[in-house]
Amino acid sequence: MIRVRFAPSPTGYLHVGGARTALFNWLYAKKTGGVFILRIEDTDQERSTDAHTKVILEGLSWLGLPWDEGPVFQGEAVARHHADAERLLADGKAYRCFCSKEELEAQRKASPKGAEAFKYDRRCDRLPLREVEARLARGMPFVIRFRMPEEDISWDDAVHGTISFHGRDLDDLIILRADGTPIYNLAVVSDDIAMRITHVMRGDDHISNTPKQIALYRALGAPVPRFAHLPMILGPDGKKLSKRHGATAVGDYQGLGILPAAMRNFLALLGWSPGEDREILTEAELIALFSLEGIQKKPAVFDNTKLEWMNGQYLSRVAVEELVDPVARELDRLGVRYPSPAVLPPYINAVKARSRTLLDVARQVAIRLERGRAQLDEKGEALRQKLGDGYVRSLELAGETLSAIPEGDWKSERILAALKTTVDQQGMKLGDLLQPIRIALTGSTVSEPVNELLEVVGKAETLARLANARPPYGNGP
RNA sequence: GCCGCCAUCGUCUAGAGGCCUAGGACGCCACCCUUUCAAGGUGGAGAUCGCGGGUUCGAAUCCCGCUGGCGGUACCA
Repeated sequence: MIRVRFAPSPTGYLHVGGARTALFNWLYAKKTGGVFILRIEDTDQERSTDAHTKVILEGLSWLGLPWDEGPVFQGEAVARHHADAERLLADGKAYRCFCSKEELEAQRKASPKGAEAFKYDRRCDRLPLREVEARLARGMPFVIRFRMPEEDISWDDAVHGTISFHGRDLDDLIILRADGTPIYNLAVVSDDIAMRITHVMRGDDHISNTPKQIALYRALGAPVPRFAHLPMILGPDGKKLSKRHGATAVGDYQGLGILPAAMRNFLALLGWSPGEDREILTEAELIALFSLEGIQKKPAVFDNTKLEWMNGQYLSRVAVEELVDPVARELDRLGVRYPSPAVLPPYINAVKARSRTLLDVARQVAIRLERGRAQLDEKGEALRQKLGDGYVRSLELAGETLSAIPEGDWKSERILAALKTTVDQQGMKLGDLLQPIRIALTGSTVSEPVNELLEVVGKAETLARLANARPPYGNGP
């Protein structure tokens, strides 16, 4: 039985890199009929917070990555971490180190090869037993260090192939702090053994931890799991994705109006490819096609534009009903008033195919719902300027034409017919009349067909906006 | 510095010796569709496959070297 885990530390929000790691683990578990476990690595008490844990859990839920076991908190297993360290000590595979942080710092500075190349010289490992006992009796604080084996360590990484390190390059790592709490590398190994994890899928940045952990597995007499090191996700500048690149937390994308399914699809394609030229994949397809072999070695740049394109694809395919609640939430956030969510579907239908995010949808729905004059966007303003007097004339013409339509006949076909008639009489092109109406009503050069727009907005409001859009706002004196 | 990882259009990628005068997608441009805008369709620009050596009849694909980028080098995770 394959058992995988996602093990974030609650020292920050759930970032897209972490989300991608979670997704791959989840996909692999689903694919193989295995178990996906969530473990919160909170051994760094200084930086871990419950608030972060909550955000991570919510992020995974939003993304649609339910875990089969957990969340288990690493902090609750310190007794076992401690016991494992003691066992290593008893087996002579680890030793007590009495060097304080300050002494270590001094040793580092005094290192002939420079602080950068410093490697602990094992001086405490050479302490006579009598001296160790004396220090213990005095209550001198100590950490437990793992004695790193000298031999080379290598493993067959599922994405990189064989990776090997020389044991002699590795330092004797501290596994238990002076206060008795475990250090990451011990805690991870101890937990992965206890949880019977078979496959460890995590970021590339852990490659250099892997030989240390393998040494720990061996010392603890446990089978070594299979490792798969996933490539990093980079910002547009080629540097590791971080806050300064803007939105990087999963919650940010939720706030931007990205659909979970689109996010999941996009993330799946960052560093993995199904091998054919497939892009839009359902959850079932993702699971069916997923494989460790398809994972990329090189890091990937996170492209917001493509994410938005993909979200647009999902938006135009998804049923309106599924959009009502999310759009209602966005409208509430924007402070837009509407009678009830039940009135929303026609508005959403009118704009969803033209939108890239839920926020776009909400904004456009808002324009159709709200009374008054629309704020022109950049393109709308540019067009109005270009049209000059023609803009005002068109709006007047439109106003006259439309006011002649009886309230009961206010249907898109009837509206179009009336508009066409006017255009023919005036010898204009239809676009000359429609585009001004569009920007007067929506402020934008992009909308559903104008006649449909008018039907949705309603006769009274249409006429009001047409009137509102005329001078004194014109560019004349 | 030392250790390790990586290297195909601007970006995401296909490619596991001949199918590659390198394919798809995003973005960009043009055209078509459309009463207008998106969406959609068609086409275009865009990669001397980081560089240099090998191996081979033949290399983006295998080997070596170089360069560049990234990661690690904590009583952080």
